[in-house]
Amino acid sequence: MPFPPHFAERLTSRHVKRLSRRAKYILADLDSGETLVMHLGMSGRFSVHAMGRELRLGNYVYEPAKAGRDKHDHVIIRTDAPAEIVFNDHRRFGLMLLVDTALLETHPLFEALGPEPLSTGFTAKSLEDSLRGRRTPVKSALLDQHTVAGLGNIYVCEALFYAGISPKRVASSVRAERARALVRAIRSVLRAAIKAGGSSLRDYAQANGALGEFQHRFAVYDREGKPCPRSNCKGKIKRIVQGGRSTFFCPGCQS
DNA sequence: AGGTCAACCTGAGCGC
DNA sequence: TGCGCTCAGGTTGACC
Repeated sequence: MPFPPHFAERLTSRHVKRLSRRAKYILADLDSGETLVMHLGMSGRFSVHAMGRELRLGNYVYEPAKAGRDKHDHVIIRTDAPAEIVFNDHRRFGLMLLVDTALLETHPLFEALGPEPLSTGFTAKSLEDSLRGRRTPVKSALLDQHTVAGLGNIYVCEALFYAGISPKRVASSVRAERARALVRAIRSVLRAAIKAGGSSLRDYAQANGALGEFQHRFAVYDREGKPCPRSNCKGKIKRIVQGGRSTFFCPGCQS
């Protein structure tokens, strides 16, 4: 991961005015007029460690870091909490950028992003509009951040299952009732996953080290050969590859 | 123009 | 024990 020029200097003594998120990017609005843009990629994680004894912030307790550094600790930010925020990313697909806050909306990473799935801007109509004329499979279209922002491979597979839509279906054929079902399914899968603290497969953990729980509730993801969770369906979960990514679905009840 | 695929990295897990 | 292969929560850019 290449870092911005003079990265440390541009962060030193800066205050974070606001922490937010757009699509899969974490945004720290700094008092310097720049925004620190962060992406975890596949394997990135942030962890917060107390500098002295344990640190309590709200409902969270942060333990001091263990002695020694992991070789994939790429960025260590010392705050006056006092705490260390460590960015660890063994595959180095993650990203950190500093962008002029006034130009953030028009930055190439953000200007063409689709709507936030939990916002009022994401509707059956907007989804139908953005899928119109697209000949790619609906699975690939949903992974495309320009269709809807923030969905990854797990949640696309899960949402298509709950909507009863085959991942192989041509995107443009998702209209009317199917588009409504898909919007509902995307929203409910994301809400459930957030409530469960996310999905911990290999790398993902929350900043205090806690693991997510949603991986125990996957209906189809990573369940190849297992029975379909729908009680009235006798199908078995199948794995196929689309656009180079694994897709899991039930051929019996997704069409 | 739009779709597909390799590339970017490291590590874990598997079969032999 | 070790080698070689496949796979992994993502995104971009080159190529048809």
